[in-house]
Amino acid sequence: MAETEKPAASNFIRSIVEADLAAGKYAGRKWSGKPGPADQQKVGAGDTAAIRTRFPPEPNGYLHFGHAKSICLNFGLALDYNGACHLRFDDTNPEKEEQEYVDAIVDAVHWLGFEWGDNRYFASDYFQWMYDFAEKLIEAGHAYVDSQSAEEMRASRGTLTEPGKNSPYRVRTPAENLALFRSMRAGEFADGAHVLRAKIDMASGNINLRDPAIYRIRHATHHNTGDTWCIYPMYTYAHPIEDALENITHSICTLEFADQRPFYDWLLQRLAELGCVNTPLPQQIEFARLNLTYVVLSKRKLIQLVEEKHVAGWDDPRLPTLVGARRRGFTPEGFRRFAEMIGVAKSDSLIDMSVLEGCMRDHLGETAPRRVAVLDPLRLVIDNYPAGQEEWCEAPNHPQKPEWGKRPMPFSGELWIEREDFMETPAKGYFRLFPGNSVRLRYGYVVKCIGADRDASGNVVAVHCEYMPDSKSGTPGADNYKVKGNIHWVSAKHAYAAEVRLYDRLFAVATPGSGERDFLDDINPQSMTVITAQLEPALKDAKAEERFQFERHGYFVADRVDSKPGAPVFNRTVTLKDSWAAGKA
RNA sequence: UGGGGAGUCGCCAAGCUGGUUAAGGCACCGGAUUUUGAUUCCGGCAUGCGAAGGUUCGAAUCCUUCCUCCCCAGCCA
Repeated sequence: MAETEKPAASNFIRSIVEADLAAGKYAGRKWSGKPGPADQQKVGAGDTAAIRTRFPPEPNGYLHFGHAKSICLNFGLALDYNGACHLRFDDTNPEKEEQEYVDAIVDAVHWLGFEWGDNRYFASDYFQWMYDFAEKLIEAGHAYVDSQSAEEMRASRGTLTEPGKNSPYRVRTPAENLALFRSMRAGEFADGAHVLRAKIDMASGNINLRDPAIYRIRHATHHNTGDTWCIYPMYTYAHPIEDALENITHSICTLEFADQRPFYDWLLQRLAELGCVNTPLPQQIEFARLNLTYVVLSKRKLIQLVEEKHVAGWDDPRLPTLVGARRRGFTPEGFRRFAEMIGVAKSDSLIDMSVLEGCMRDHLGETAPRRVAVLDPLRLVIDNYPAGQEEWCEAPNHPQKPEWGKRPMPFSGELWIEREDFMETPAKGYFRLFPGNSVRLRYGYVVKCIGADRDASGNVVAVHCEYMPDSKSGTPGADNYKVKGNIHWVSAKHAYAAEVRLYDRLFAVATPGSGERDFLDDINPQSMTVITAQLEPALKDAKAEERFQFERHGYFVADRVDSKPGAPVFNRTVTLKDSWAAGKA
């Protein structure tokens, strides 16, 4: 459908990809069908993927909204340019990574709607190649074993404005280095005794080029490789190699890695010279990470919120994790819309949470069936309705989609209406129920308010109305009644009383923890309100994770954890836009 | 004070090999439709591109100087 296809938003990464494609930069490169070094790739067939990108999470935490941007970017590029996107677990640090997280990451990326086919990889599967390459680097004089302590290394690294000093061990011969490195690998040393360093330039203005450490000794059990290794490669060294082994063309990461790029290129060029990796080499491209108001997106802070029990767990609907969003009722389509809307660039930006919420509203508005729910019930009595009488009203499932049909709703002389739909003394511009005013009970009758009952302390406990028997929606002449107000209701006798969680933003301020404040002090004490609402009976059969619009309120989802068959509980995903409330504020 | 990145409408963001009335989206403000104060629909919304100079017939785009913000000194990623 070329005519309905919107041109993809332009951004600098797409420009690079398009230029590379036009120049044939990656044309003709070989691919054996799986990751591997140069000798394996060069006997493979031509790579059928025009480009290869990758999403490379470290399995040490749950994915959050920031990852969603990266996932949409990387998988989206592969989809749009006839390429492939790999899901790769960057598990080079055995002390932090766990299987629990890899499972959760797989689920989250799938949930967002992306597929990687056979391209699911682990950095740890490449440990042997990385080791072999390290020996090659040592033999070529590009790396050496340093036996300084961590403190000594830090002291000799220099500062931002002063150059570093060469390590006394920098002059070791390739043969000495190789022997030491093999002893490291053989487990002959304690953690921290030695480290393998790239030999570049201790005086570089870029601190990442001052002989970065590329291998450290860690006697630790790895979630994937167990105890087969006691030395592990650093991200700096491992990541470029992972990209090269996987034939990645565009290695997209966030801005803070830009300083790392010279090393990325240096390493891969050395390795290409030594015949280790396939060419052409991948290129690293950086973009600005997502910043969102009213949430925190740092792993450290998210862990703290969970561990200190400020939220109920990683899937708490208030958390900006993908599992949390799913429970909250956010949709994958909404996230993809959001990613498209905010674009990709290199300037730091701060996106307002309302933009994400708006994307969810848009998608839910199109796809969620309508239902009726009274969240703050007030009894309404129709004085002139025949005692004991019941009847059915018909309500459309979607106002713009008649093909979705209608559902019956029971009507009777005693209803629940929303407390805020009645005012004894109406505010200016208020056109709902107040003494003497008429409104339409949505999909039912027009009623006129004739008074209200109060309890001993003066609270309104019931509203009294008279109904117009010839005003029923859908019957001839119903439209003769012109009323401005239109309120929702549920028959008291037939209603399903359910637990509903009204979620609001987790933080009360736009940028939690800014300045000198502790971000925990900015937590919104009203981020969750649990109520018992009166729902139309049809809602009793809602399945876990079914989403609805509760008319005039917002979008709600049957909680996927706490709902029981025949007894769903609902989470509020996001409210409807409310220009009346907004005007009053 | 070293190295890297960025500053275009309230929020994002095109444009940046000089020549257009400075795209588009979101938000916002009007107005129309509406049995959701929702949706939808129409219309409005930067004499201005961090600042100041300069080059040019012509500059957001080129040059100079300056200002502001972000990242880097883990044997984390």
